[in-house]
Amino acid sequence: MAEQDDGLDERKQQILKAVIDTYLATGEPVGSRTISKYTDLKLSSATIRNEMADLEDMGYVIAPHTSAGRIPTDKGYRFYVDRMMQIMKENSDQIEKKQKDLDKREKELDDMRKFISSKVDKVDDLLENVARLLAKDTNYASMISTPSVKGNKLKFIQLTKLGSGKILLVIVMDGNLIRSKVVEVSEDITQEQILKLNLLLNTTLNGLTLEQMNLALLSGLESKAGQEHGQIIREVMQALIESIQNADHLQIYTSGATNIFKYPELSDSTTASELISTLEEKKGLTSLIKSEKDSSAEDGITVYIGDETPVESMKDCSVVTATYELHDGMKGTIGIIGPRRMDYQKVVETLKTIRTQLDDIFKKS
Amino acid sequence: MAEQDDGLDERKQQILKAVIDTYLATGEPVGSRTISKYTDLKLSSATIRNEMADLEDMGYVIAPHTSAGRIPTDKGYRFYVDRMMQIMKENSDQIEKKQKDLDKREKELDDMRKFISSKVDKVDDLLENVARLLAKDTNYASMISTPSVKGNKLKFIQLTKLGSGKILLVIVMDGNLIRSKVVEVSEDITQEQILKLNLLLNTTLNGLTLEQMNLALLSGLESKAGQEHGQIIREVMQALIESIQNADHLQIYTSGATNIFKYPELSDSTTASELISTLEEKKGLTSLIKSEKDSSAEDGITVYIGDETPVESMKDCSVVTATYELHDGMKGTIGIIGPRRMDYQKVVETLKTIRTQLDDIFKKS
DNA sequence: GTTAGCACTCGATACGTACGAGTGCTAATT
DNA sequence: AATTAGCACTCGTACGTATCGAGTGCTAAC
Repeated sequence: MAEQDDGLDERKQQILKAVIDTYLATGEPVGSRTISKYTDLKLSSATIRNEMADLEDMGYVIAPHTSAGRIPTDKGYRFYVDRMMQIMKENSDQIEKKQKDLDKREKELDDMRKFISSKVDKVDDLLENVARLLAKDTNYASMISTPSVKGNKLKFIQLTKLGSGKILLVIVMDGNLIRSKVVEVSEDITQEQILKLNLLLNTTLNGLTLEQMNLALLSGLESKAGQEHGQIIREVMQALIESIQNADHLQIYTSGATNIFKYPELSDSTTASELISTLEEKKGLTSLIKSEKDSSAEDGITVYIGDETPVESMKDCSVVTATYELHDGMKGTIGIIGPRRMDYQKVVETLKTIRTQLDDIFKKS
Repeated sequence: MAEQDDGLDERKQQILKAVIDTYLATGEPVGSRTISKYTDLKLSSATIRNEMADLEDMGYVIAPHTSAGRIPTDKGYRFYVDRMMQIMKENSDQIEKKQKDLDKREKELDDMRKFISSKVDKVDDLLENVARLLAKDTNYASMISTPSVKGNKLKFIQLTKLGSGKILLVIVMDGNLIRSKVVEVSEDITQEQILKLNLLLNTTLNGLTLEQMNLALLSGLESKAGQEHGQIIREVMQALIESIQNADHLQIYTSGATNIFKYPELSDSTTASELISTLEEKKGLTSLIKSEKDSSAEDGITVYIGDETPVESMKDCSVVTATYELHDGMKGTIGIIGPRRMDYQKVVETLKTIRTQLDDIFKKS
C-alpha cells in the first residue's frame, strides 16, 4: 500500500476511478453503497465512506450537498484523465481493438474515402463532413479547423486578361489548393505585359511558401516589375499580395452543437445559449487551435477540463483537441466539446483514429 | 358599423389589433382591462370582455386557461399580418421614414458597403455578414441563400497545364463568379492540345448560361473534341461537366440561432434543440427558398405563421422570407425565423430594406 | 483496519392555503 | 339596444408544511 506520487494510495485511486466511472455513466452523484457493490474490491460502504471523505478533503471529489453522493471535481477528472492517458500510452503498442469497434471505424473510414474521392477539390466539404461524423459518433459538439497553408509551397501563378480593366488571378499551391480572384485595374494592360508578368512571377515565386513570400520580397518584386510596366502592374501586385495574405484564411467548421442538450447540466438556457453562440460565431474557438509547437502534449492530444479551457463560455465543459498534419508544419485542429463528464476514453480514441485518417488522406492527395 | 369581409366589424378589428400589439410587446396573455386602458376607444373592460368572447368564438384569439387573458391564434395573426401588409402596400408611395430609423439603416448600409468593397470576390462572406446583420438587428434567427447561378452567363473558360497529368480548370461567370478545379488526367496532354481545347470551349460556350449548357450540348462537344484529341479530352470534358453542374451549388448561411433563447416559448430544451439543429444542418431550410415564380406574393415577401411553415421544426415559429435578385431570374432568399409573436412590421420593413441593398450591390458589380 | 448501526441532513415530492388577475354573467344605466 | 358596474367563480402561481429516502458522519463493536 505504498503512497503514490499524488498522495493517493492504490485503493483511493481505485475508488476515485470507480466514482468517476459510474458518474460518467449515470450523471448523478454516486454514493458509498453503489461503489461498495460496483467494484470488485470487497469493501463495505462504511469503509468506502471513510475513503471518500478523505478524497473530499484532498479535493478530488465533492458532495453537492450533505446527504448526496460525491461527484468528481476538476482535480479529480484531471487525475483520472492523466492516468488514463498514461495507460493508453503504455499500452499503445499492444492495443488490440475489439472487432466490433474496428468494423464500425472501418465503415466510417469507407464513408469518408467515398466522400473524399467524389470531391477531391473541396477540402471544405470534407472537413465539414468530418465534423458532422465526429459529432454524430460521439454525441458531443465538434469543431475542426482548416489546416494552415502558410507553409504551403506555391506551384503556379497565372494572370489572364479577362476584359477591359479586368484580370483573372489564379494561385495554385501544393496539394492543389486554388485561390482565384478577379482584379480590377484602372488602365488596360497589354497581352505582352501580362505574359511578361506571368513569367516574372512564376520564376521568382515558384516553390516558395506563403510564409517566405513576405512583404519585403513582394514589394521588392512590385517595384522591380513597376519599373518595367508602370502603374497597372502595381495594382496587380497589390491584389496579389492581398490574395496571398488572405489565402491562409483560417476557417472553422462546427457540428452537433445541439448535442449539448443531451446533457442536463449544459441544457440550462443561458449556458446552452452562450455555448451554441460561440460554436456558431466560431471566432472564440481560435484559442483552441494549437499553436506551432505545443510541446506539452507530444501526441497532440490535449484535454481541457472545466475551468482549464481557454474559452470563457466553456467553463462548464470539457474540451479535447487533437492536431492533424497536412505535411511539415501545416497543422489543423480537431476538437470535441462536451460536458465535464464526457467519455474521455472514447473521445481520445476517436480523435486519434480520425486524425490518422486525415493524415492518410492528405498524404495521399 | 358595417360588417367587414371577414365578419369582423371595425371595433372588433381594433380590439384584435390591440390584443396582438400588446401581446407582441409583452408576450403575456392580455386581459380586458389592459385593452380598455391601452386603446383610445373609450370602452369599459366589460364591453371589451364581451367583444373578446366573440373573437374567441370566431377563433381569432384563445384563452390559455379560464382566468387568463387572451392570446392570438394563428388565424388572429394571419388576419393581423394580412391587414398590415395591405396597409403597407397602400402606403408604399408616401412612406416617409422616421429620421432615426433612416440614420440607423444608413449606418448599416455603410457598414455593408465598406465590407463589400473590401472583398468583392467573396460573395460568401458578404452573405454571411448580411445574415449576421439581420440577426443582430431583429433579434431573431436569420438565413440567407446564395442566389442561383444557373442563369449566369459564362464569360471565360481556361485550361492550363499544371504538371504531368494535372490540368487547372478555371471557369469565370458573369458577376465575376469563379470556379476552379484541378483535373487529373491519365495521360499527358500537349500544350497545343490544351490551346486548341481552350479555343474550342470558349468559342462554343461563351455567353451561354449554365442552364443552356445542358448535358446534350456538352456531351456533343465532348465527342467532337474527342475525335480530334482522344481519350484525355474526354476526361477533361467530364470534369468540366461536373464542375458546371456543381457550380450552382446552393448554399445557405444562418446566423443568430441563439436568439431564440430570448423567447421563453421557444426556449424549451427540445423545441430549441430541434430548431437550432435545422438551422445548423441547413438542409431542412431549402423548403423555405422560393421557387422560380411565386406568383402569390408579388412583392416577394411571404409570411408563414406557426403551422403554415413548410419546416416541421418551426411549427412554433413564424417565418418571414423575401427574395432578392441578382439579375433576371437569379434569385436568392432571405429569411427571418422568430416566435409567432414576432414584430412582423419591423421584420418586413427590414427585409425590404436589405433586399433593396442587395439588389443594388449586385446590380453594381 | 474494517464494519455494523444509528442519528442526522437535506433535496425532492406532494399537498394545502392564500392570493390575484381575469373571466362570464346578470342587473342596472344610458 | 348598447354599455357598464358589480360580483361570484376559476385557475395558475407562490409559498409554507409534512413526508420520504438516499446518503452521510460518527461511534462502537469486530
